[in-house]
Amino acid sequence: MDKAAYHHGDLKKALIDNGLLLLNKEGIEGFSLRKVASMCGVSHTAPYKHFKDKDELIGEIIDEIWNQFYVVLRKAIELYPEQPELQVVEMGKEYVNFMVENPEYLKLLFLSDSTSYLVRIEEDRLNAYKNSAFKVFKDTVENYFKEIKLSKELYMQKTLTMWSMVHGFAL
Amino acid sequence: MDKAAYHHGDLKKALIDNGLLLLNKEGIEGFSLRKVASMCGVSHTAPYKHFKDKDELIGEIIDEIWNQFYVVLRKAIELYPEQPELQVVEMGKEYVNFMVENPEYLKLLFLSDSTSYLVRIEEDRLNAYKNSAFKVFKDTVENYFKEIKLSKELYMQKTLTMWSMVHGFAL
DNA sequence: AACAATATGTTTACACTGTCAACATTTAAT
DNA sequence: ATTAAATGTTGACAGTGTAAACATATTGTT
Repeated sequence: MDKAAYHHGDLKKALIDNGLLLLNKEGIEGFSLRKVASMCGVSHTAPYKHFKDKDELIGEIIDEIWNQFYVVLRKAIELYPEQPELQVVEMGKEYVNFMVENPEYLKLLFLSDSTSYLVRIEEDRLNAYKNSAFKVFKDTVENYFKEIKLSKELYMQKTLTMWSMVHGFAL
Repeated sequence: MDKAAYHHGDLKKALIDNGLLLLNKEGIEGFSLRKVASMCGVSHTAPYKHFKDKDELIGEIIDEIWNQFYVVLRKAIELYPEQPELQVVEMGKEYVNFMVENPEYLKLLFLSDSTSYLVRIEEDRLNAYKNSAFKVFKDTVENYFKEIKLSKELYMQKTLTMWSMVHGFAL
């Protein structure tokens, strides 16, 4: 197979990378397929050989953002191994930080459900990302609760509460 | 003055009303000045006599939504006069309800800061709306805390926490 | 009542957008 | 080497926001 290196090199990847740049620079309001194509030095319809439509490209760009978000959360945890309390604090900080530094991302990530105009990312894939990010959060918080000996049946409830709280603050 | 009843009747109001309808029916992705103008039975540039651009119209539509949101919160409070605890619960329910029933609204209200592409509502006016909605929330929660004899210096902190939490849940 | 100023609405035009169809060319498969 | 598939280009179309020039209705002033 080896999808890379045809005419362009790897246009699909180039479109995602430049799309991310454009999204960062102009926000979604300034985002256009034609601009991204131009940034890649190809004609304005070239993207259609790699993406069904504009939404599909944006969907894959959002995948990329989810990955970066996940990495940030993991990094916070690995910074304080075996110290659940510090992990929780650090993760909250990084979470808010990530959202404050990338306000465009916030909009994309948390408004990208199936009814959103922003994207029609497949539900399964989206949920996988949400879950993996949420899981990092949940595991860490649960771990902390365990350390401070919180009753088990309150784990999930408190975890969800904290997630909502931190997210609310970030917003 | 009496801005009403020129050629059309009151085009400005008609644009806002029909704009709200269109927003509800097609979401912001389907929203266009030309459609709204057509719904009002006027030419596609007529709106420019009442609004500087598309964003300004959307801004005023958002004003309308903020009003409705405010009304919902007040209603919850007036349902249980002198019963702070029930007020808090009811308000939380109505808050989440409002957002769940009007997912389009959620996007519009809480992403409409000055950097958003959705709207460039004047900061002051926007803050006034946010504050009045938040104030209803805050007063009620504080009132509840007072009843349960929570120390005063924790009012603001806990109130903000609850706001974030409820909002996080709604999202 | 007559006229000027202003508010409101229309027509036309332009650049930009997403997307489709037809065509061209490069790479892979046989 | 020939065919099939993958990739890219050109050209077209309808829909968009918005500006300019024009037309008409309403209001204000004398």
